[in-house]
Amino acid sequence: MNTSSDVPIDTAAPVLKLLGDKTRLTMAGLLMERECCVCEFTEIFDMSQPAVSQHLRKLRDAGVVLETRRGQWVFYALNTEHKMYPLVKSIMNGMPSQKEKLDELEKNGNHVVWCDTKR
Amino acid sequence: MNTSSDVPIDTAAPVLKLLGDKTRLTMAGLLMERECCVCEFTEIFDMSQPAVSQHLRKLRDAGVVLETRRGQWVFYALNTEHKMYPLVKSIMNGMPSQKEKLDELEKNGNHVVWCDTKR
DNA sequence: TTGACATATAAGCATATTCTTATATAATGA
DNA sequence: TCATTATATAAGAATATGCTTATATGTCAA
Repeated sequence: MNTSSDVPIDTAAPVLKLLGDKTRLTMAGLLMERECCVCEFTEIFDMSQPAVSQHLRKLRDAGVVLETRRGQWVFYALNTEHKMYPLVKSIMNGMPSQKEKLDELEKNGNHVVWCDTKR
Repeated sequence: MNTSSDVPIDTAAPVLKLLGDKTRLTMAGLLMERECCVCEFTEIFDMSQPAVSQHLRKLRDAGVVLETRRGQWVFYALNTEHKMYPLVKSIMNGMPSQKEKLDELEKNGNHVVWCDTKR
């Protein structure tokens, strides 16, 4: 049976492929907790900064995440308006929480909080 | 929060990658309806028989599907006992039904039914 | 304006993926 | 046993992927 919330195979497959990479799947898990700064990703993942950037770009190009610049930092968040968000969410709901990784960062004082002092 | 049904990122990512291919995602959709004979897949997909066989092998190697030989035919079914089955099911539940493709085959008399006349 | 920091892009390389064609294996039935 | 049908495996080619290093761009603050 089809329902109005169904999404074509052709649309879903590329999203699944994106999440089929361990790094990007973990990124999605982190973004389920809260939006994250690129610098947090580069802390967490054992790879070069460009590699992190390229993974984020793929997620962004697919519309799965949204990018926001705040000062010299760029934050990424899950795009909850995206047509594939329900799929992403249902997948991530079965995954272990990545909160500990973020707690670890914050414990080490690496949590970027941006305050617009010019406002 | 983690729950006992959570599955590690390392385990889930390869399954998502498998389903991230349009052909294999459609195969999974077909198998959500019923078990299928290899010959049905070769009818449905516009690719060579070896290509179909190779996709099925990947799904089988990952444990996502089970293979059963019946006479000269080989049938594949979703492995409902596999630890990743809940994930697979939750993904497929959001996908459009592939039942029409199977109905089409059966209408054309291409549905293989195996009866063990030697029994 | 300049230096430092954060991030993105470019280019190149190694490996993975997904086809194809050719061939091997397995089961059936004359 | 032999031909036929169903499926799997092997080998090779084209393309995709994911990393690296080098460099460019954007922002801030002195």
